[in-house]
Amino acid sequence: MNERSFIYWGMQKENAVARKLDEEKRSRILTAARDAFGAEGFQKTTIKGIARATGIAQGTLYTYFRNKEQLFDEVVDEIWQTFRGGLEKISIENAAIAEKVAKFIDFCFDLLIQIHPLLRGMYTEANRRELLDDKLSVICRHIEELFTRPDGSPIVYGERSVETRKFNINVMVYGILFRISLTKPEDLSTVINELKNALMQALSESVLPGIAP
Amino acid sequence: MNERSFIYWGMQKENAVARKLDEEKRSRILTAARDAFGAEGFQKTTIKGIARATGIAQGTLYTYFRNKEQLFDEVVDEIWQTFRGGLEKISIENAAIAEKVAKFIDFCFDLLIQIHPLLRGMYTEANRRELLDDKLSVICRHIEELFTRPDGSPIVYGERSVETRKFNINVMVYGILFRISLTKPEDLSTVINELKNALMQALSESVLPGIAP
Amino acid sequence: MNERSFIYWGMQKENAVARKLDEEKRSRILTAARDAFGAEGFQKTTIKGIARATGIAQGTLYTYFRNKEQLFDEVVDEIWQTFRGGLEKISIENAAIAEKVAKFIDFCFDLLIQIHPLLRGMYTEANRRELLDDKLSVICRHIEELFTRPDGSPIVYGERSVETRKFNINVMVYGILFRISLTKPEDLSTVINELKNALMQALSESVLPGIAP
Amino acid sequence: MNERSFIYWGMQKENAVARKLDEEKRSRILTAARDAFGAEGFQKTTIKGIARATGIAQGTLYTYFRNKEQLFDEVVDEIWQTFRGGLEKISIENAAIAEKVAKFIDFCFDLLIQIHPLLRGMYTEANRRELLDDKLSVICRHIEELFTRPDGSPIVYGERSVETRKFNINVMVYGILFRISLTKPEDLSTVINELKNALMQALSESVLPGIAP
DNA sequence: GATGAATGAGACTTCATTCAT
DNA sequence: AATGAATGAAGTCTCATTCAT
Repeated sequence: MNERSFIYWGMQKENAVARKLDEEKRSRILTAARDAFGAEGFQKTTIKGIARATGIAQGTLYTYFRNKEQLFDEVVDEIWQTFRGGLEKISIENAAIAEKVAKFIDFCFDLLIQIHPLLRGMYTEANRRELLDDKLSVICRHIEELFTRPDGSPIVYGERSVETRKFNINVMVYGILFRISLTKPEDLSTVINELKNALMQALSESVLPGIAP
Repeated sequence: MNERSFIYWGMQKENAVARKLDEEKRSRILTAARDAFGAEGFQKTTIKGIARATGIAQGTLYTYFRNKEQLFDEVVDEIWQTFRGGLEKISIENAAIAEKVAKFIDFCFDLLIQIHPLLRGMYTEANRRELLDDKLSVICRHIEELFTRPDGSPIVYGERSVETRKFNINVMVYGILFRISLTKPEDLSTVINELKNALMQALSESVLPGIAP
Repeated sequence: MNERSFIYWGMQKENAVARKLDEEKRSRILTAARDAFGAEGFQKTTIKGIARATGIAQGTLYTYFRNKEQLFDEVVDEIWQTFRGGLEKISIENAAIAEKVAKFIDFCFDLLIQIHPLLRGMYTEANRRELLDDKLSVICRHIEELFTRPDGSPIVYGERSVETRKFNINVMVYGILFRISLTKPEDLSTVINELKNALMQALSESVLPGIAP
Repeated sequence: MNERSFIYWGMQKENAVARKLDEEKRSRILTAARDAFGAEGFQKTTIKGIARATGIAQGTLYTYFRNKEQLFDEVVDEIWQTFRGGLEKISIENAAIAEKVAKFIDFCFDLLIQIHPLLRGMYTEANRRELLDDKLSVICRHIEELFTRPDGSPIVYGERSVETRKFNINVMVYGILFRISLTKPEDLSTVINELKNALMQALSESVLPGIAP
């Protein structure tokens, strides 16, 4: 008795025999959607195109997602969950600030490679733009926390004002993302590496001397 | 005399100013297009909408622009010319670096208020994205020049490496633009002011002490 | 023993009552279909909706009915059989004309409450419209018979011509049905009562003085 | 100078030169729509079908009508206006009741020949059903007025109660319409004639002896 | 040159029916 | 026999572009 038959057996109580909603298919749709939305934006992306890329019928898409909008939102949400999860894990670690920041940067840039096309997709529609802005604010706040002691004092030395510190973080996050989202696919890994190195270097030259490798 | 000839005759009276009328109409279209593309992005903007906003017939639009894409490109180009013009003027001025930077920032933020919606429009389409990236690179290079002496040495003190300096400028430009392009119209002037102040403060706290008012 | 054989084995226990279960399921589908077709008409009614209302899977529906059209026809037929049965019973009763007519009216209006929504469903489709017309003709003929002696002479006094009598019955039947089929669900019982009372009164004022309560 | 050129000339003030919305085309669409809605009901009727029947492109239909619903409503409205107009004219005539009723009947049956298919169309959708019911109520009230003196007393003798009189009119109107709406096109003129004669006869046998020819 | 009605391709979505399980 | 996911044809509507006037 293999795993599949076990699944069917486990379901028999409620559902005698039938084909089940295929989690793998759902996932395939999400991936295709992520690519498509990223490549063309929300408007230009067609359901037909996603369906073709996934290898399923157009109609089937609507078994898994209510409509194009929901599909988009799910794509965004999936990524966001991933991000939040990783962030959480790093945050609660008990390590030196330099190490945590380094890990955080690693994690973010790795994720960026996966999601980068979607940034564009989120950008296209007014209502989704707000969504994106919200998420980015959350990220910025997380980073601020990373650099702040429980008592509110900044962890890293540096005589800059709170406003300037916030501004720097903000501009950094938005700037890197924008830069990446504008990058052509073929240049992506180069640009991401350059940015990452430059960021590390910049940090080590100013607030976090210990971070450079 | 049939009705056609009557019409033609009626136009001959205005022939003298025809060229001028045309330019004015072209300009009106460009303005309406800039607003529309900015407000809704390239896809969602309709030719019909632009025509209505301009008070010109749909068909007439095609007398002045080959198609929707070209109209968009012209809109971008017009803004770019304005920007380049202003930049040039500031560059060749013979003034202290702090003053020039302050002027430059003023000029840019003023322009941003006008063009900000268009950033989104440029972002939407893959081919226009590259356009945007190109322009932004040019801007960054200009700023770098602003901070560099003819002999290549940096004007402002600061022990940071060249790479870090470039990176900082890059991130600053992209970050501010992205931040603004994500801002809702009703928050725009507030956000722009905040960003501008924060930028001045940050500069005065690091490389350009004299810039703060 | 694979999963299929398990299932088959599981069903053998119920084999004895299988036929009965089937009939009951069929009947449940018919009821749900009657409601649905009535509420929304043939086109707007969906197989999925009927299935959901019945608690039976969509696919199963096709075990009992060839397709949507046949399902509709069966619904109509079921009602028609009920109607014919009741009519028959009243016809062969040996009672005064006034009493029989009163009973007939009671029976019809009671039935109308159940089936009224379906009238619309029958109306929607060209091919079913003829069906409806046929049935209504039959009803009219039955009523004519109710008022006619075996020798062909009219039971109730009244000097009207045969044509006028037929016309009156026709118009009465079609008129009442149309009126009811146009009534909103929430007004239904009120309207049905009003119509019934008015009909009784009208009859008692003209051809059947004895019928009024 | 023919009529067309006059029209163009008359328009020149506002609209230089251009194709105008074609009233004749609009009318053709309405006619095709009336037939289609009547033949198949609202749901089954397709925009594509109407377009094809009219010989124009599908998209053009949307230049003249906002959507399918509005097209339907306009069809109904056009007929209703015709009806109201004719009714009004007969109402204000100063003639004997028998003559007016005869005229009214002539007018209605003539109109029915034109509109009969639409009755079905109105019937299909819940929201349009109410529309239909409303209009029919109005018609009934008009007929009641036709048979009533300004002081409220009934014009025609007949000892029936007010309720019965109202009921009779109601049933008559609804009944005749329903009967006709169920009639196949090929039988239409026969059935309409039969109904008209039967109605005249019935009236002459009861309340309006003078009406029969 | 100007106009805007006409066009038709194509987008999203629904749904009766099929069929693997 | 039962299930419900899968299918794809078809429906409504939008919109960039054309072209008769």
